[in-house]
Amino acid sequence: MIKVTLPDGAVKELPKGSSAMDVAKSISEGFARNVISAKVNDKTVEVTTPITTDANVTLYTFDNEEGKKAFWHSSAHILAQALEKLYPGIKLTIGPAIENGFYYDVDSGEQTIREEDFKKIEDKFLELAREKADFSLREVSKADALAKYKAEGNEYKVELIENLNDGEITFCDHSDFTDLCRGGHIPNTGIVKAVKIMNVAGAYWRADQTKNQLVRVYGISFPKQKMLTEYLELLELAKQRDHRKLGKELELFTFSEKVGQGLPLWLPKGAMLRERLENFLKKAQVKAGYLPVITPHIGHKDLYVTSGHYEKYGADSFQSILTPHEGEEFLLKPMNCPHHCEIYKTSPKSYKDLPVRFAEFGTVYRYEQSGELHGLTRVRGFTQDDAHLFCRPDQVEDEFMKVIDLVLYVFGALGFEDFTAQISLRDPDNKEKYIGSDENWEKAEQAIINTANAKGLKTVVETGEAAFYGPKLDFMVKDALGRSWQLGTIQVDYNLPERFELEYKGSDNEMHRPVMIHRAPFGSMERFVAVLIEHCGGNFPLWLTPDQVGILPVSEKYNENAQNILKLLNNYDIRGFVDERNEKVGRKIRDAEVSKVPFMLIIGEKEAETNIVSVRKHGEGDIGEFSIEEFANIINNEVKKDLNSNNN
RNA sequence: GCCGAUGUAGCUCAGAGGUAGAGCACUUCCUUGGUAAGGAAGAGGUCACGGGUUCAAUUCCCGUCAUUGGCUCCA
Repeated sequence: MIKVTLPDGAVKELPKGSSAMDVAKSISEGFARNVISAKVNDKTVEVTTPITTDANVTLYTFDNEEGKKAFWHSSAHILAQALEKLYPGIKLTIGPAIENGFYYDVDSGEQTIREEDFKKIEDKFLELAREKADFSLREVSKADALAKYKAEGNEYKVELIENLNDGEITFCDHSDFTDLCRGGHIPNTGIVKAVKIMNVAGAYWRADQTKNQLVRVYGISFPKQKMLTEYLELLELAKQRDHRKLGKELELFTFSEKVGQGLPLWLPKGAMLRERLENFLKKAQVKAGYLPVITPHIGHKDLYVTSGHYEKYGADSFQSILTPHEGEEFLLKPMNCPHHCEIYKTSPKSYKDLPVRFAEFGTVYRYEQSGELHGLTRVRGFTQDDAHLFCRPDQVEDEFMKVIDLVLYVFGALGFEDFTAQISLRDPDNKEKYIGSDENWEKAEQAIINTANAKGLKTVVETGEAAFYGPKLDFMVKDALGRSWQLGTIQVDYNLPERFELEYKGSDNEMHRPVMIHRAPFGSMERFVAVLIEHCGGNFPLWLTPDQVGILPVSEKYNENAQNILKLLNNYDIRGFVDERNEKVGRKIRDAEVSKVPFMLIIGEKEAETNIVSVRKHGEGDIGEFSIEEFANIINNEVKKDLNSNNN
C-alpha cells in the first residue's frame, strides 16, 4: 500500500501501483470522469502512470490551468495526426499548448495549408477524436528514437532528440500515431468534443529568422461543443472593442495610403482627447519638478553616432536627410534622449542642481518592418511622453521610486489595474549586443530590481529584453485580443552620460558623471490611446471623452434653446454638441447612444420654459430632471473624482 | 522582412468572364415630433494600382501598394 496526500491535506491509502486516475476514483466516480491530468510530487504525469511510493498527488480537470494545458497539448497530437493524414509527407516539429488553445508547426514541403482547408482539418480531427484512442507514454532509447526520425527524414525531430539524453526520451502513442513527447496527456482522444482551427501562419524553426519557415496551424478545443461556441462569441465581443474599429467609428484617427503606412492622422476628436491626456500628465509633471523642453524633429547624424543609436539601428532606420549644397547628413529623430543630453550640457551643473528633469512630448520616427505595423499600437511616427532625469548616483533609487509613483498615478487615473511590471535585463551570454561596462550594468539592474521590489509591483523578469544602453522596467498591458503591449517604461542608463561626457561638480570640487533615467508613463501616445480605447471599449472616462453631453431638441423649434444651454454648460467647462438635425428625438437618442455620448439632454417645450433639463445617461436611460447648475455639478464632480481618486 | 488571407460607394458588405448592387451615411423635399432608427426623391464607384491572357477582365494570371492573422524585430 502507498499513502497519497491530496492538496487539501487528505491522505488516501491505495494499493502500490495505483494511478492518479485510481486516486480520483477513490474520491468519486463522477469526479474521476472529469479528471484529465495529474501531477505526482509536482511532476506532470499521465493519469494512468502507476504510483509506486508515497506521494503528493494533484488532480486536474479542464477547469484548471494545468488541466487545460494537458487537454490542449493532447489536442495538438490529434491535430498532428490529422495533418499527417491529410498532407502525407509533411514533417512534424513541435506542438505545444498555449494560453488559448494550441498549435502545431509542420514543414509541409511543397504543400500549402490554406484557410479553406480548415473545415477539412476539423472534420478529420473530430473523426480521429471519436476513436477514443488511449494516450500512452513509453520510454525509448536515444538510438531508437533517432533511428525512427532519421528513417523518416525528419531533421527537426532528430535535432530535438540530439539535445536530449538517454533515459529522458519518451514517445506518446495513440491510435496509429506516435510522436516524440515528454508527456502530460489526457486519458483518451474521445474527451475532446469540439475543435476550431483558428488560423495558419508562418513561423521560423526555433524562432530563428535564419532558419526554415514552417507552417503553424493554430487551434482550440473543448470538452463540450457549448464551450467552443461561448469562446467564439467572446472573441467576437472582443473584436467589438478593437481600437481600429472604434477609432474609425468614433472618428478619433485614420490612416492614408498617400501619407504613408504607419503614420497616423489624428482627427479632431482624437486630437482633443490626446491633448487632454497630455495636459493631465503635464500638470502632474510640473508638480513633480519636471522642466519642459522642446527639441526639433531631426538631428545631425553625429548626434546619433555619439549616442550609439546610429551604430545599432542606423541601417534599419529612415535614411539620411541631406542638405542640398553642403551634403550634411541629418536623421529623423528616433529618440529624444540625445537632444536632452545636449540641453543638459548647455550650462555647468553642480551637485546641488541635481536631479534635473527634462520633459518633452517628443515625436519620433522609426522604420518598423512593414509586417509589424498594427493600428495605433505599432506605427512609424509617434509621440513619446518622454523625460530624462539626470541625477547623482545616490539619487537614482529615490528618483526611480518617484517615477514608479507617477506611472502608477497615471495608470490609476485611467483605470489600468491589470498590468505586469516587466524587468528587462541584459542577456549575459550576448554582452556584445550592449554598450557600457559590466559594473554599470550591474548597478543599473540592481537599482531596478530593488525599487520594483520595494514598491511591491507584480513583476516578471525577462533576460535579454534590455535596451542596448540599459535595463528597463516596462509596464505591460493586454489589448482586447489578449496581445501584450509595453506602455510605460523606466530605464536606468549609465552609458549615455558617458558617451556625451555629461558632468557635474560634486561637493568634493571634483567632476562627476550623472546617471540618467529615461521614463515615459504613457510610453507612446498612439499606443496608449489604442490600449485605452480597448480598455474602456470606447466609453472613455468623462474627463477625456470627446463630447460629454449631447443636447437633443425635441423639434427644430427648440434648437435655439439648446444652443443657449450649451453656452451655459460651456461656462461650467463642459463640452458637448447640439443635434440640430431634422429628426425625431428617438432617432437622436439612438445615434447619441451608438456614438457613446455619456449624457444626453432632451430639450422640448417644458425645458424651454423652465430652467430644467431632462437627463439621459448612456447605457442607463432617463435619470430624471435637473437644473442646469445641478447637472453641471454632476458632471464636474465625476470629472474631479476620476482625476483625484488616485492622487497622492 | 517572411508565411497566409483580404482590397467593390464615406462606412459595413453582397456580386459575377459580357461593362456593378444593398443597408447606413450624404443632398433635397415632406413631416415638427418627448426618451434607441418618421417618409419620399436624388446624388455618389477608373470595382486599390500596373501589366498579361481573352473578342471581352472589376472577375482569371503576374507584379506593386495597402490592410490583416501570425513569425521575426522593437532605441
